[in-house]
Amino acid sequence: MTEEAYLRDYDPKAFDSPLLSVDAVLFTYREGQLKVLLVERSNHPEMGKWGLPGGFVDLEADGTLEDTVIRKLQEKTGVVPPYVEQLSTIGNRSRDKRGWSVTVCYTALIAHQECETHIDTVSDAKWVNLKDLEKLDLAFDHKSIIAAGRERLKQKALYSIVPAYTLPEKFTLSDLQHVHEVLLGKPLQKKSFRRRIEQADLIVDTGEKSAEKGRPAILYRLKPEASRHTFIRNLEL
Amino acid sequence: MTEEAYLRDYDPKAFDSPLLSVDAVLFTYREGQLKVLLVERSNHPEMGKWGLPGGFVDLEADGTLEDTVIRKLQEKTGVVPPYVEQLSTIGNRSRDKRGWSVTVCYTALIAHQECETHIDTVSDAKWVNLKDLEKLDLAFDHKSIIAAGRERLKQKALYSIVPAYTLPEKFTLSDLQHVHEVLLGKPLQKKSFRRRIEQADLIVDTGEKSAEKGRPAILYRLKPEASRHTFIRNLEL
DNA sequence: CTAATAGTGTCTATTAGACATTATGTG
DNA sequence: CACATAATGTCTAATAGACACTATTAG
Repeated sequence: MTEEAYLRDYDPKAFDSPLLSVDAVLFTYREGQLKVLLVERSNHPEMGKWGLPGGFVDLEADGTLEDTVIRKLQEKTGVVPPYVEQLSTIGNRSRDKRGWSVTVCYTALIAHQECETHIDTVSDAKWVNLKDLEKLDLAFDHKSIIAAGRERLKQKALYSIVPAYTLPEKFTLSDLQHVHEVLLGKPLQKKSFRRRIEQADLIVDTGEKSAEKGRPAILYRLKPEASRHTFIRNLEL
Repeated sequence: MTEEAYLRDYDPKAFDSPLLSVDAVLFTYREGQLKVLLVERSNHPEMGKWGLPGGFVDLEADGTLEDTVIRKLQEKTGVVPPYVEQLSTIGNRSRDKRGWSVTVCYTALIAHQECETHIDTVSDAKWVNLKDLEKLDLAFDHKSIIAAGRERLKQKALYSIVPAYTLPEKFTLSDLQHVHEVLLGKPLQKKSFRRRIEQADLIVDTGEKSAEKGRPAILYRLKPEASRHTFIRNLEL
């Protein structure tokens, strides 16, 4: 048989295959707390429970898996997050009552203010502090996916500046240090933290200053290539 | 409708979904060269081309995605590799002529000698030097998946001892350093390399020695937890 | 002035890189 | 002995951590 004949007669439903979905762990930072976006499930299974934003690939609308996750996040937040990264893919027989199921999971980061207004208008999406997650009963294995996303972000805090994407476009070094400290669960030396970022040349002075209590702080902006930089030496745990 | 009723009537083929497969980039090291396992495709599409070992989830036989990839690797090599790690999941409309397709990719490492005999008996699987890959025309996007796996392994060489799994169970520090040097494409300082491994306490002296030309070298074995260790400081690029 | 927070100066202990030296095998 | 490779000793420049200090705003 030629390949042409094979493709002409190919039936994608001839073989049983796992259910395939996409899920996103969207983090943000506000007032000293890391938060994750949860949505209320409006359909079976696990209807009424809260879980991660996500869904199925739309074979017409989506060109890639990343298109799918971005489309889903935009539906819930109104905006496209500035940082999206694949986390891991989980597939097994037991995670979904419908049967063998695979989910391609992503971690995404966004500034709280970016999607504040949109989320405030809907009742089926909300930010939940990571600290408050333990009490909740989430759909499927979403709690462990969030834990994996949080662990990945913690690792990123050790060797990159990626956690900065949880902050507004213009941010202070103090805020950035606080995000890292929350992720790592320990205080960092101000001088060391600033030295490594300055040496890596990852941010630019916007010329503006924050207007808080005490001495105003310089507002910086990430350089476009900042997310790809990895420090030679990690912060210590 | 209750969840029970929903699940009873659930039809997994009601909606169009992408084709889902699993692929593995299996690396080994022999005589100064990194090699990757390729298999010849015996079915359409891309029949006759060489590509990565992989295939479809068997909903009956496989409990998890990792079961699938290990089953496929065992079919081709006769053994289960000591190191298997998820690489990334690639899904888009164009990578497979059959339509929207998703592949969950893994990186795996094994000692060349472990599967030498089995591979020598089959004609549809072979080791290919990474250096010789450029000339070949592989199936689907497998060449770029191999490049991603190689890049991941290079990163691991910078901050972990994971490349040791390309070596036999008992190996010398010189051999390990050579693997790292090939991955990084630059020579390393012997003293520095040994110091960091000794300090991290990742290997044990087997008491045996290698029998090559020159002074015999101590044969070491990896500690079980060695794959999880990350050095605080990376090797420099 | 004080309080509060931002930002800098500087000492020191640690350590990776460099490379010289010693050790242990074979013929 | 020479030769080859393994393994170690040791100097030095670089630097992260620690923390004291100075700077800049508000009131």
